[in-house]
Amino acid sequence: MKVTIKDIAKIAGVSTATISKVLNKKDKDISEPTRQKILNIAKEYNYIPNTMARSLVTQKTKTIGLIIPDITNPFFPEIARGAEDKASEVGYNIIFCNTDDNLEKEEKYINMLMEKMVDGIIFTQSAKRKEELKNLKLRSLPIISIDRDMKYEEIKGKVLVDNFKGAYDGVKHLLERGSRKIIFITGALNTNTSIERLEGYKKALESFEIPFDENYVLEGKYRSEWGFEAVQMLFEKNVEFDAVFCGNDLIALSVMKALKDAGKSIPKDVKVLGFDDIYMAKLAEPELSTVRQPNYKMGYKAVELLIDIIENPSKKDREEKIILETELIIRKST
Amino acid sequence: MKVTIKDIAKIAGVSTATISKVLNKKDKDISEPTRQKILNIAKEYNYIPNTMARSLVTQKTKTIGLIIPDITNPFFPEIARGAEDKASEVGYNIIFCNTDDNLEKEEKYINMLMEKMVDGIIFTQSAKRKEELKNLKLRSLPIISIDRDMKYEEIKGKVLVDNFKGAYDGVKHLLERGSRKIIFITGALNTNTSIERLEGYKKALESFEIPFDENYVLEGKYRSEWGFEAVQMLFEKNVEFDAVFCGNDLIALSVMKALKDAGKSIPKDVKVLGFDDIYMAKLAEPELSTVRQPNYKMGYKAVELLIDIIENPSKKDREEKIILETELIIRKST
DNA sequence: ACGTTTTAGTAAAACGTTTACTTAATTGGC
DNA sequence: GCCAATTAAGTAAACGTTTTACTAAAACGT
Repeated sequence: MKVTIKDIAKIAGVSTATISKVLNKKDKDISEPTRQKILNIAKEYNYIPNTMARSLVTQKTKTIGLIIPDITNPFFPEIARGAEDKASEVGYNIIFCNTDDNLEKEEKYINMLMEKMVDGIIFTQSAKRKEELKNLKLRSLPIISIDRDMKYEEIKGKVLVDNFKGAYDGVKHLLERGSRKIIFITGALNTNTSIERLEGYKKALESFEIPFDENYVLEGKYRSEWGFEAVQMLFEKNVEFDAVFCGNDLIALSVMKALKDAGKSIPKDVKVLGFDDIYMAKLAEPELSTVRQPNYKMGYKAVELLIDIIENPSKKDREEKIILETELIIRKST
Repeated sequence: MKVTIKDIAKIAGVSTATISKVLNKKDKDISEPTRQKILNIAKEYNYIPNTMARSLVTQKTKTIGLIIPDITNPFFPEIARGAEDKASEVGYNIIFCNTDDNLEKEEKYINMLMEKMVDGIIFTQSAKRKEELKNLKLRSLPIISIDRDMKYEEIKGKVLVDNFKGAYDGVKHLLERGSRKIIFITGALNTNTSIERLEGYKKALESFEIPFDENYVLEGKYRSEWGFEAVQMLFEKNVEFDAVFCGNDLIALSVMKALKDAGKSIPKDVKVLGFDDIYMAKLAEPELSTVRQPNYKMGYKAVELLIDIIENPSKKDREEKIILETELIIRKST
């Protein structure tokens, strides 16, 4: 038995316009008695506004889309949580979508979200995408890119992490602890993110006047299997090394396991440094030192920026590119 | 430049009704030429239907709410992913909400979701809730409870895990490997979930004619700190034991760490068995044996059931309580 | 008492669809 | 040729709000 604004109007003996004004606090020209009466009736009859109807006229849904590759990847839950927290703080909801880095799914979801008339989208785009998104000009929707840099014109804002500095700080820390032969086991070098980390690694070596050796860089995938394989390769090729800087914690965790299986002591024989600071990092044995990415904050800030754009579209002096700092977390593995 | 059904109608020289019929494939009484014409125009002008308008009349949003305590808890991403996969398979979207097991947030979100007119809700309710949800009768919404059992009348379906059998199988496995003094380190015993696991533990002992000793059951929280503390307590009290069955993997991981720190060899001196099979389990040292919960499947099945209820509300012979089996994963810690 | 402001509210259009009901045109049977 | 049946499409109400332009009544100043 749903009760509408019309029912309330009939009961209160006023027009629907009056109800609407009171309920939306646009009550400058409503007398206090009627205001109270309406409020009471609304409460008594458990009135729940119908957002569909409202959105149809206001053209705002107070809903935003969150498109990520995979919530199951431990990198993303914190982002999602930060995003949801900020959204619900200001009365927005989040529709979440997993693309598996698949371009077709990305476009399918963007279309779905457009049909649902979301007010904006937070988007971690696949590294595979080489061209602009199609269909995006149809309804102009603010899109914030997160984590991965994108250069397309549809993007209204970006929230990124200073990967260069993060990697630089991390590798510098290894150097300061005495390591000199530092392997870099990275995921695919097809994103700005990864490339910046590589640059940070190089820069740190440079600052210690250690020549860069490209045999020390192993490129694979951002998955734990790659950590095992990479260590395997190092042993097979008899590469000497005293530290490993990993592209992410998933790799680092399996690298540690592989090293321990091979009888190496961490950090005595080899130091291991990760990137991300996923929750398992502190449960590892030894606890993993890592470069923490401010994921929660990234999600939070992205939604903050997006909603600012949605609600103040004409504002001019906005920071459209937010770069967050990483934090070096020193535990027991370095 | 958004184009509506009216625009298409004008261009095609037919009524909006015709457009609607064609676009929704209710085209039994539409001639093939007009059908084609409309389809072409719609494509050419990049027509995107407005779901708000549609939902307003159909009273369906093709959106469902997912209410969980915290996506950051490693237990939930798989559920969320399973839910989202099934939903998008059949053209639904998911709005996700984190309650932190907070009763007020739960009700706030339920109201939000009602305003958004979601078609149904998947809900992992706080263990703290002792009374029915308020406000729920206003709009009658199908709700599926997941993971935790609930007995309230609003609940239209349940997807649960057979915790009793899971625990029973796990403990039986420990017994078969020769353990006789098996500690049970559990989280709070305030949910059916936990209680059933305790029952499974007891039953397994019974089947081996081992008397139940309540000093062997340590109740705390489902967090890793509790694992350390519990092991600490065991040592302080000089309790003899040869195996530990843990309420979840988070506890198991820290238990292993504490035992190793104390010089115990796993599984030789003490066997350790977890529950859940989180990602980290197979990266632990030694790899953790555990009772896997089918989380992805749980999310998937819950949405499947919910959508069935939404789309066939009068169907009678429906399985309203789905109980999924756990799977014993034997690795190196037992 | 009269015109002017202010106050408190209303009427109705608009948002973009879907759908039950009609209607007009065509076909076919005899 | 006429009526019934079929085919193809149109009409208009409905969904539940918000919002703009408008008005009636009250208050005010002189």
